[in-house]
Amino acid sequence: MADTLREKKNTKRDIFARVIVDISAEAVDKYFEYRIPEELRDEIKTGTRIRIPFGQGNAQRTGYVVDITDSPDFDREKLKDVSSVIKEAYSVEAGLFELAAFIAKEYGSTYSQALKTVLPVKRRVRKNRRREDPVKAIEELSTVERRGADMGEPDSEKKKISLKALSPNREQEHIIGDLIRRYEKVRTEGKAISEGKRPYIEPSLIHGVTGSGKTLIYIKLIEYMQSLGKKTIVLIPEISLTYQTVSALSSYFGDRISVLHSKLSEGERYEQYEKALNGETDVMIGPRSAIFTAFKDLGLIIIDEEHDRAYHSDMTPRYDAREVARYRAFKEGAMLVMGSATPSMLSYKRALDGKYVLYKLMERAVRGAVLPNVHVTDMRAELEKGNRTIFSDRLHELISDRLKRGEQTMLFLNRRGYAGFVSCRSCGKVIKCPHCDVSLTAHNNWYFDRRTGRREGALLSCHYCGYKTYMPRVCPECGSKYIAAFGVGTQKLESMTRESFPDARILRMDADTTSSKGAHERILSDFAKGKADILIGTQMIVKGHDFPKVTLVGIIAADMSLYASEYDCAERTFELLTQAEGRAGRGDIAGDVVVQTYDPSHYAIVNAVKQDYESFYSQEAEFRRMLGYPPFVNMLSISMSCEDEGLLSEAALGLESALNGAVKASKLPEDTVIIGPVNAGIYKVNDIYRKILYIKHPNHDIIIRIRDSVRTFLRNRSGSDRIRLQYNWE
DNA sequence: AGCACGCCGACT
DNA sequence: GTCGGCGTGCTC
Repeated sequence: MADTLREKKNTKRDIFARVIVDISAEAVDKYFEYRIPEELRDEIKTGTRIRIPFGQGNAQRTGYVVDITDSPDFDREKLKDVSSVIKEAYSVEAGLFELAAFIAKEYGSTYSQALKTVLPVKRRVRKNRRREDPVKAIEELSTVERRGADMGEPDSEKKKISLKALSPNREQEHIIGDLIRRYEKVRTEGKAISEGKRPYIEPSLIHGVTGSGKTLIYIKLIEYMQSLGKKTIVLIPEISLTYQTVSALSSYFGDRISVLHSKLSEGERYEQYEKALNGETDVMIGPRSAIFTAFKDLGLIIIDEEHDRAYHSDMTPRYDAREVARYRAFKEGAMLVMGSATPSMLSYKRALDGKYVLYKLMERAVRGAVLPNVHVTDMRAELEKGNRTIFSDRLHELISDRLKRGEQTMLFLNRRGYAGFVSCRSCGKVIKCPHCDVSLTAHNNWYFDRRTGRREGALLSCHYCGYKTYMPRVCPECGSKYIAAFGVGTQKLESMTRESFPDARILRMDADTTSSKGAHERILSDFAKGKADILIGTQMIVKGHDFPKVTLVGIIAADMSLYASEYDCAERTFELLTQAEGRAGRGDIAGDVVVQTYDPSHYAIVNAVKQDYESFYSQEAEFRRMLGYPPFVNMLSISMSCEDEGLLSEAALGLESALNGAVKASKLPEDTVIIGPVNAGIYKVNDIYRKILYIKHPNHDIIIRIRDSVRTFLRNRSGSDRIRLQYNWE
């Protein structure tokens, strides 16, 4: 009797953990309950990582404790015991679990996948490894710029002092003041309101031209947060490409700032997270994953270069760090400040709709900075007057001028390789990759042909799967020998530039010349040191580097990206051109920019040349509204991929008719629009085919509901398990 | 993701 | 008769 009583008492006092098992399968994407044994009670909290017996064989699995309860939903008798606690892992803030839940729901992943993206990978730093100061590492990364400093830039010590001494101008002062006022207001209101009701401060968007001094605003806001004992997360697109921002902030905040960058090992990365958790730093700066920093008292999130596509994750769950930031700022009552010279269509629309507070920063704050002169050259007209080279007369003339004056030039072309494609003049055949749905690119790599004993010129390569083959001597289709490479890539541009300017020293930077470790930094540093007169490159040269001696930027084919099939290609082109233009004229010498185009009247080009963001926005907005594209509709793409083309096609059509059938039968709202399936822009990559289906609906949550039912529609179809699904908000 | 159960075909 | 194929369903 006494025994039963004690047993009863014990059962009553038992506590239980709700656990997400670390398996990424939908079937187990829910919590499982386990009894927490007496001896583990003190160690297990929400966020603890534990080992649990799972399944028939009681295989030991890792799990995440998402909740602790004394009244389990499941039959108490059937509950197993937690085996052990994973000691090295720290317990995560509950806030991060909320973020994981948000990500799972918003981006259609399993809870376990979302947890994996949110939680830092735990790994001890190897003890014998020399512990590197992260700020120092960044400074090493930025030696490129530092070496550029030989040419008149202040050195780091002077820079520090000059930053300290820097005081905001009127525009900056106004924005800082207004942001702080709004934050204070919300805070005092929040204190007055009863608990549970969270104060809300609208996100802010600073539209500031390049060089208008957004960084100083960031610094002042971070300082303000420090004075309240609150923490800041600064998101930047890609650490190696924005070390201006990083080094400015690191030299200002010293050891109160943590930097996450690509050179850190997982252990070092973890160390930064730990420092944040323990309150040893006030600021965390890093790429999109830095949004998951476990600060306990977050006051501010800054997103620099807000328009940058790197904020979109390319792995499942395909989260958008800006949206995660918005959610986190909302949940934690933090201030969210985004800045860009070319805000994304989405953010600018939200600003115009009053969801974000818009600030404009139009003066150039950097002393001596002069706007570049932008020249547009119509390449059709050049051809008509008999100029068959790749350089317009104006660009040619300006390059010669810079060479004479010993100033530097950057030439930008958005296509690597030697030539765009290889085709037969006789039958028109274009040589394609056997594994991908793209034409092969000619590369001017010399190789020795054993069979003929000759040195040959070109290798053809696929930029998607890496497939390589020799340039055929005759057309594989018709046997004609009139087979040749067409179009211009950076390699060909380089050789053409050498021909036109035989005395110029030329560097080329693209995926081909930067594949080896450190090559990226080496090229930039050589250019900064003045070892070359002309830098030729793809996208990677336009982002964020300041070379004071560059006074000419040539955009060889401005409209190339306009021919892309994505609905947002005009936006991409506008961004790219605006950024490329920003590379000239940041020193005290007035720069020139030459934009070469076949379509000089296209609004993306016209407005990029005028540096007129508003005008571009309104024209692009009109186009998107008319055709029903984001941000004017909610659109989710469902990408389906499979090696078996027939199976994929069948499944895609099946899903489409199931969804449309459901709309007709009123199981889905009648204003749901299903588009497709269409072949993906590149239909086949690495022998895997990809088709896309689009769902449009005015209501975001309805799209999520539809997305969650996709698997139901796809089930009972033989082979449907071989179809990979991926969801993406457009 | 694993693992067991289970219901039809080929074989020592 | 039995071994084994992998479709279906469950795991606290």
